[in-house]
Order: sequence, then structure tokens, then C-alpha cells
Amino acid sequence: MPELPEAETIARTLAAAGAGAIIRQVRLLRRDFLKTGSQARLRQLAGVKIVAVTRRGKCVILEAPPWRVVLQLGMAGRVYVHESGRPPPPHTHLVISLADERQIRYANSRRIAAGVHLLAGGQAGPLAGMGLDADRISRNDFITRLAGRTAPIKAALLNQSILAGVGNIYADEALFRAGIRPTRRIRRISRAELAKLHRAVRAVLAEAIDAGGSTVSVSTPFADANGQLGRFTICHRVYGRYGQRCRRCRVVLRRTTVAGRTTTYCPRCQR
DNA sequence: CGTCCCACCTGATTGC
DNA sequence: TGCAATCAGGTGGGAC
Repeated sequence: MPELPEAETIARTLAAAGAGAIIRQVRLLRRDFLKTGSQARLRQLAGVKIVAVTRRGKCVILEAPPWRVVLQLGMAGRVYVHESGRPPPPHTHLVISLADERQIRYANSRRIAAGVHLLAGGQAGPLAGMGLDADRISRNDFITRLAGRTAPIKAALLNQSILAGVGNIYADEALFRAGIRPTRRIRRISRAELAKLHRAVRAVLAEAIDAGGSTVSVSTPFADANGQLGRFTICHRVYGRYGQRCRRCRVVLRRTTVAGRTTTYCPRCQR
């Protein structure tokens, strides 16, 4: 499940491989995967240069003036750079052929919350209403945006209009590091604890980006644009460790549901 | 507006 | 062993 560190990893490796490349042709293999824009507009990408690859929240963005191609990765989005010889693997929905015979391929085996948006100048598409990026938000903005809410803290961390980029893995990991139980209502959390959570969010995201993201056991394991697997998975302290012992206090980790998501926490370390 | 809940999709896991 | 039921999870839309 690509979250901010996985999207950032893809964007960085894609930028290293494809920034400056000229688009020769774009093929949409599954018509309903284009959520914004049209086939006609897609054809206009031919001859356009990809000047940069950036990221916003969990979205990877190909900057190809005057267009922006936004890749929403959803649950299982994978983006790879390939030589164009071999046929694309199953579930490949978009193929961007470059002038130098390489291809950028976007595959997604579960088409949930995923798609491609081809945006013109002023269009925001899925970027509209997105909160500040979680890896760079200031402590003040973090606290201000959460203050006064009644929802469980984890639900707010997952809410992309408050904070962009945190998903189930990093919400659980940050809350563990901050010692806060995911079910706690925000109004019952002190500013000092929110400040600690802010540090934990930034720290866990930075560490995960350094490790190239998390690869969890799903149908198509996460990898960067070159196929390198994420190395942060072994650093997880709670996510995916339900029933195992807390790395810090040895108590058995518990599982519950918050905002419809499986949530793992330590009943002793998180209050 | 804030909060909550469900549908969407399909591979992997669990249950019988 | 084999097949059916269940689970996982990000987003967006509707209900309240």
C-alpha cells in the first residue's frame, strides 16, 4: 500500500531515470483508468518533455509542461522503467513510451482508489483539497489542523485533507513512537503529546524514505522504478505484528479497528 | 463542516 | 485436496 515514502521513492527513482526524457507515445490499456482528461488529450503528450517527477501526498506527478500526469497509486500501484522489448506484465494500465525506447509502465492489480489524471494548467484533480505534506508540515500547522477535532487521532492522521501522505502503516508506526493509543480522541490529547506525534510522523517518514519504503506481502510487492524492494519493512514496530511481542516492552500487541482499518498497538507503551 | 460508513477490486489467506 | 468465504486497504460519496 503505497503511502508517502513509497510514492517519494518511486518519484525519486523515476526522476533519476526519466527526467529530461521526451514522450514518444502514451498508451492507455484500460480506458476507465483515466480519471481526468481524455484520450485526445493523452495523444497531445507526444513530443513533450518530462522535466521533473515530483510527489504530492501519495501521488506521483510527471511534470510535462503544459501538462501534469498524476498517478494515484491506491492500494497496489507500481511504476517501473523498462526497455520496451518485452510485453508489459498483467495489470499494466498505462505505458508511456520514451523517445529512447524505454517505457514508463504503471501497473495496478487492485484498481482501488487508483487511476491516472492528465491535468491541464490550472486543473488540480485529486490534488485539490489535499492537506500539507506530512513529511514537511511544521509543528504549528500540525497542531492547528488537528486542534478542536473530536475524531480518533488515527482517523485524523489518515484524513488526506488534514495531512497528506500518511496511510495505515505509518499512522500505526508514528502513534507507537509517540506513545499515543490510536483510538484516543484528539480533544483528549495534550499539545505536548501532539508535538511529540508531529516529531514521530516526520521521523518515521524520513527513515522510511531513506530505506526506500516498505514492502509488505501483497500480490505485487512494492518496489521502486528500478525494481528495488523497500527496506523499511523490518523496521516496523507494530504494523503487521499483531499477536507478536512489543519490541520495547515485550507485551503482546493488540489489534482493533479505527476508521475501518486494521490497527495494531501496544497496550502498555501507548496510552 | 466534521464525522462515520460503505462501495469499489482482486490476490492471498483462512475455513470447512 | 479443493473450493468458498473472508480479509486487506485508499478514496470518494452519501448520510447524519
